Amino acid sequence: MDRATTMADIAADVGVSRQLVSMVLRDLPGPSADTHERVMEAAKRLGYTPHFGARALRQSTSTQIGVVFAPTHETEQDIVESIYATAADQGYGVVLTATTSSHPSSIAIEDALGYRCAALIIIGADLPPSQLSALSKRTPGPVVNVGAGRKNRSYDVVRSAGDNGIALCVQHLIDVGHRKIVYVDAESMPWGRARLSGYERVMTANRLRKRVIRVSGDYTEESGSTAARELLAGGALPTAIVAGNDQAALGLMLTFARAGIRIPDDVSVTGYDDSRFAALSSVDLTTARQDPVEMGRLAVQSALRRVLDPGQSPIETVIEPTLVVRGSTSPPSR
Amino acid sequence: MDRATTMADIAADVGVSRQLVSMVLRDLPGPSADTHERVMEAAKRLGYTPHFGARALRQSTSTQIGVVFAPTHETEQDIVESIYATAADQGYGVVLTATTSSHPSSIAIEDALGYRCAALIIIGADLPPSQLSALSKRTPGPVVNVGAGRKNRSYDVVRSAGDNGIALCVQHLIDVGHRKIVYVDAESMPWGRARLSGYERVMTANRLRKRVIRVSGDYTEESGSTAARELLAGGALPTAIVAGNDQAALGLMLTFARAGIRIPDDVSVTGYDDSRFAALSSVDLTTARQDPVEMGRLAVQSALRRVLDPGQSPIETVIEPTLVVRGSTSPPSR
DNA sequence: TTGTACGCGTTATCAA
DNA sequence: TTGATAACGCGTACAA
Repeated sequence: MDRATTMADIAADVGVSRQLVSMVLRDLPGPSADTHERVMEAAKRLGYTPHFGARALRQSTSTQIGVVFAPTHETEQDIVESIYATAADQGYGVVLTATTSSHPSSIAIEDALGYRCAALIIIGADLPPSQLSALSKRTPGPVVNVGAGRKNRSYDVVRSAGDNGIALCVQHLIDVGHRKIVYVDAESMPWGRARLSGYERVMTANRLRKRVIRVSGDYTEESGSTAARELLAGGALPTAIVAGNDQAALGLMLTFARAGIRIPDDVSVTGYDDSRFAALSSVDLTTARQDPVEMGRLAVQSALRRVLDPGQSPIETVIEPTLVVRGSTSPPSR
Repeated sequence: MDRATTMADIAADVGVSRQLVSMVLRDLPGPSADTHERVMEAAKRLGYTPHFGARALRQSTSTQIGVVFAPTHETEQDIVESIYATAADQGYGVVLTATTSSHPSSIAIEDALGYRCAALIIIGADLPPSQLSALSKRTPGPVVNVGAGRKNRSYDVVRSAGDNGIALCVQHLIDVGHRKIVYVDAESMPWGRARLSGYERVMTANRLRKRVIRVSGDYTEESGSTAARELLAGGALPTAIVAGNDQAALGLMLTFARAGIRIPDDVSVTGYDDSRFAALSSVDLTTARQDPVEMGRLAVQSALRRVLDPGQSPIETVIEPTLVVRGSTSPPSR
């Protein structure tokens, strides 16, 4: 609650110069072993914490990676977790800024910029490409867009092939015998169009009738529940439902369960993400696996590639999702 | 991707001095209306973002509030959301640091300290009081512990009365006729003991036999599933189960559903938190409501109280949870 | 092996 | 109403 300890405090305590303390703390060659030890001891005893701001100011670049994410999206939590681990491996820290209902991504990004991070990773950005491009001109380091977007000259993109992932789900349902397959579309999500197109592609190729339920909002559990209620009110149910992500699929499943509709006996359901609870023995959701650990790792890797060599052009990294078949899908009973 | 815009850039563009630009941007009296407008226009055009680090350096205090939280805990997301809203109202920003499996809270806190925030809010801190006290001496501003802890001289505490919340759930179950009530204890959570004591208190007062299932780990859905499996393997089921939070309750419910056990017909279940999905029509969980919006608001309020008047002593704010009866509880059928 | 001097972007205190 | 100057904590030349 008083003033934080500075290097000068340590120097005064030990009886050496301030910059010598700096060298010791950064483990540079020079200081004697004895000095080293005394400085480290004093730093610990006095509770020294480096001042990120001062460091960034002096170096005109920090060893922090800024991350903008939406905590309510399950998958983004997992990606963030992986970003932490990967960044730490490379000697980088992470500073988080959240997108919430009262704090839109445009402001969250503005906040992140204030820390002058070495790089900026934006997960699930709902900004148009033009704004992201503009952004990448204002930040001192590279910008990485995780989740959606396409190859471009301003920022890196790391995403899974959403169309292929949904296509895997739809094809799996067709393979086990389904014909009436509904897609629950997340129109406001940046990855929405790609995933929808995967559904359309496979349905068209199989000459099946498409039926899409559009849900607005942030596409978490409640969106799935909304879609389920719409289906329940709409007469005959399809035999299978493809959701755009696991959270919506969970909302669907729970609402159906409540209405006495059994899964997969009465209707099969698939998701996208393979999030933590999809694997829970009790949810057991068939889904397209989009490895969040890998996405986090690739995001950091893309960022640091351009931090270390600013001349490099931005790249697009697409990971292919894989189908994870679990108990929420089975051949149709009707 | 080049250098970020500074006040000096704006000053050069407009043709005035840096410090005048500073005054305009902070809306201080002095600059003429004409200057004001030209500076603001240039700032916008050049994409100026204030450098938090430089600001904190100069002022020895920032207008940011540091928040340490665990993204995997549903409730903490909601508290963070409320912190954002409340902080913004008071003119403060938020900088987030996450606790993850690879990034323990001790390091997360260390990270947060590096930003020299005006205050530090720690949600669900798993640190002993002694360490939190030590921490509050190292940070320039107040420390607020949200979720657990007791009144002390070093840091503020904001929590709900966990014992009373669980007591409400247990009493409700007894009121509708249950006698065999099991508690699923989160022994490693900081709020664990308080909630457990609420169960013990009411069971003892009603001369009922206590049965506690202990679950370690971070007490999310999988903990509930684990407890459910233990119960299923252990012979006769109780007629009601009280979980320490909603996520564990959900895990329980899902695993039971999978095993063909109906809720509430075969067994009643209660949670704690009233998190987003508890209210989902399909989950419909009876739970103790711990208003996360209120907790976030109180956390920011406690913090700013001492930021604005450092002489104030830390306080403890306890909010009483309320019982929310939904469809997961009913009189026992056995 | 250690100390001196400067600058990063910003705010604050003066004087003009 | 505006402009010069110092200082915040730190890193990095360079000199001793």
